[in-house]
Amino acid sequence: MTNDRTPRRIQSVELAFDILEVLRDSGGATVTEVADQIDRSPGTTHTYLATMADRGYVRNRDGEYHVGLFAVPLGEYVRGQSQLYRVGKSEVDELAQETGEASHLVVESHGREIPLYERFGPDAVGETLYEENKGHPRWNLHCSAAGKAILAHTPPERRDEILPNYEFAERTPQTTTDEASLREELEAVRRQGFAQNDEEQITGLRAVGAPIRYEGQIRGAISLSAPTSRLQGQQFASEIPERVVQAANVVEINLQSA
Amino acid sequence: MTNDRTPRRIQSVELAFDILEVLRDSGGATVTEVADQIDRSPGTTHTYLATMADRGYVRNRDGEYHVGLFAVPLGEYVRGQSQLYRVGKSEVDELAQETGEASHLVVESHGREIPLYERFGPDAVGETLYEENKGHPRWNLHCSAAGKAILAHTPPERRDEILPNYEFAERTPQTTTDEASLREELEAVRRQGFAQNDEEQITGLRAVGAPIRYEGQIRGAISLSAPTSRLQGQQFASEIPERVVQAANVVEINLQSA
DNA sequence: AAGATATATTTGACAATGACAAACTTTACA
DNA sequence: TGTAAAGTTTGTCATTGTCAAATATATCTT
Repeated sequence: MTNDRTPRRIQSVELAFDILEVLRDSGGATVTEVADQIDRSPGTTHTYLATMADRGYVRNRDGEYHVGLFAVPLGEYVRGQSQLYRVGKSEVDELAQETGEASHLVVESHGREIPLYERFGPDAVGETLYEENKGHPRWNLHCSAAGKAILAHTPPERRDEILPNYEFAERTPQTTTDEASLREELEAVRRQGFAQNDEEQITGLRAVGAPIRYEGQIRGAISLSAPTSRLQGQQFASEIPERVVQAANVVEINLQSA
Repeated sequence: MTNDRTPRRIQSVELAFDILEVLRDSGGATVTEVADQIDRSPGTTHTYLATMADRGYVRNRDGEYHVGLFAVPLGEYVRGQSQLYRVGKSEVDELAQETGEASHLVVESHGREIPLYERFGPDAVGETLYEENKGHPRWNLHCSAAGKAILAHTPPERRDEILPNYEFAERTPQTTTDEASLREELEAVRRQGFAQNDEEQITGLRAVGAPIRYEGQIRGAISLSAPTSRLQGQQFASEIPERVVQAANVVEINLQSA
């Protein structure tokens, strides 16, 4: 045995998820393309793909393999199990309706940002922008308003585990690209009670996020994003933040009565 | 080697998905409970659970293992990839808004019913009823309006593959529980152009479903469900069916221009 | 609070099984 | 129609998933 990690893991299962993530991140790939990515022979790769295709978690659409439809109800099930989703959904809907913009409910898992629910109001832009990145849980928390709101209220020990592993990819010229300045920003987020995202993820898009806390723990964040042209001055500095914080507070109260 | 099936499959990966489905169907389980279900030792089971937990596809919440949050964006990604979802979503929304009831967009995979999108109108009931079954792709197609609409327009050879494997579980006293009568019903569905579900899945709930076809192939179905008390007489016999068929036709047209 | 019991987790050791290479098949292209 | 490329299957061997048992942790009992 070469790679005897401890605690032990099932390597084939890790490989299976590697493959699913390759299929997701590439938007579909051929056997050889996947084989290249995961560094296995085409024969082996084929056996994995066939196994998951049998189960409906992978699908072969004229020669290209994709993540299969069985992933949809599985994800939907997990979302439905989430208390935060159940009590937070209506606030996101309301925020989107009221402002006409896009609102998100976000949680953190394994140091990544998981969008639990999103609603696009009548004037919302960027639906397609989100679409293309959707399902990409490799998203870091440092370049979104909701992510920063979560990170700011994450216990220091855990934050120290998460941040050093970050890539700090420069998604736009405004993205914070070093740990030190992010930590300063997070300090400001804690003082203010909300986080801002000023075109740090997508140029032309600003956002405001507020933390959702319950029993002393950070549980997620709610955010509102809009084009920079519609989110300026006092709007961006205080009016919308106040509204988003209020929405987050309602969710916190809902959590208590649930 | 004992079980040398051909074509070959990765048994550990099959087991991993067995475990995920046990976690889903049980709504969370302990190591020993899972071990019992999958017929492995607790030690082995634990290694699988730990492997998937590392990856975020399984989660340990105070001693009970659950499907993990990474399933959410994965499912969301697959849904977003679906052409049918992208062009069908707005019709489902409209139908739900207009009638006040619940509307669904459904596809078939591996002989199971996959709910791609659902929208509950202001008067809709049964949200929780659906909730508890959500994410359960073991659903058969024989006891829902959308499922019957799909099955009716599935090529005969494929239908002959699917139906013999059915359990025909009697979910309510009205469920069709034998293949012969289902085949007759499907014949009627083809004549009428739409399918009905008269309390066959949930007592007190009726539904109407219409097939979505494109390039001679069945692609899915759209359905509307409402309490029996609000779906009676001409409403159930023709008015709502006409409306649902019209919605399905719009989706068919959208598919062409997409 | 301590002992007892059940459950979860880790580890040594071996047989099962996943991996490769190569054969074979199918598909794409010239 | 021939050739190349990609997909799929299979024989074989070394890797690794599996069990049993040991250890650790949690839960229950008196």
